[in-house]
Amino acid sequence: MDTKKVEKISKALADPNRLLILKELRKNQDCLYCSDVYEFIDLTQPSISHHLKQLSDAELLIPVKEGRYVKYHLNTGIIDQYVAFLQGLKS
Amino acid sequence: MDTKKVEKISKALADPNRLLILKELRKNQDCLYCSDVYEFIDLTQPSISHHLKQLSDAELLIPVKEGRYVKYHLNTGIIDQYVAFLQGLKS
DNA sequence: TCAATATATAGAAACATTTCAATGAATCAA
DNA sequence: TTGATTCATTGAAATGTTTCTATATATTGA
Repeated sequence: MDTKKVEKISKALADPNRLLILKELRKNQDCLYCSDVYEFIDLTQPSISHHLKQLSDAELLIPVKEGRYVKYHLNTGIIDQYVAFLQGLKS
Repeated sequence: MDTKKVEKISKALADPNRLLILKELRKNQDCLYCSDVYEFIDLTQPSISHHLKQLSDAELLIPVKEGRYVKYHLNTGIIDQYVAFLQGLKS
């Protein structure tokens, strides 16, 4: 994984609300709907949409359109790649 | 590792110059002097000092004072803890 | 088709981060 | 002790991020 990508993923992980989204995702079999997020994060709809976009742009989440809903899946593969980079920092 | 700590480490990793410092560190047996950094990063001394402080505050680097020099060591332990958190996101 | 619902986008205010020039503090060497 | 060197701190400008309100788009159901 190149440095630009690592930077983007790190940036996506550098926010308490986005970390909360990722943690809640795990409780929901690694997927949830945008509308589920309102229940545990006290932000307006556009703010939550923004955070989900940051996570999706970093490829930590994969959005799947289902009619007028969007289901977000955790991209475990990119976490593995990110972890591999971090392990590689150790000589 | 608690979420606050994960956020801080992520923030420290979310900058191209700081990632470069960590990558160069590996080439130097996981330690380097502040003054070494000028050779591969084109920033002023206070900016480099600032970045090294961000990394140290996140505990990714451990600063060791040696006279008027400061030697920075990679804290591999905290990388392991951070990685463990990331792995834990996968259910 | 029309109204309701789910999500996205635009634009602006508030806040945080990055960078620099200037300066301070600590240490070493003469 | 004095001057040079290494690193840290301060304060300000430039830039980036987060959050909101308002509005747009897309989809469903009546």
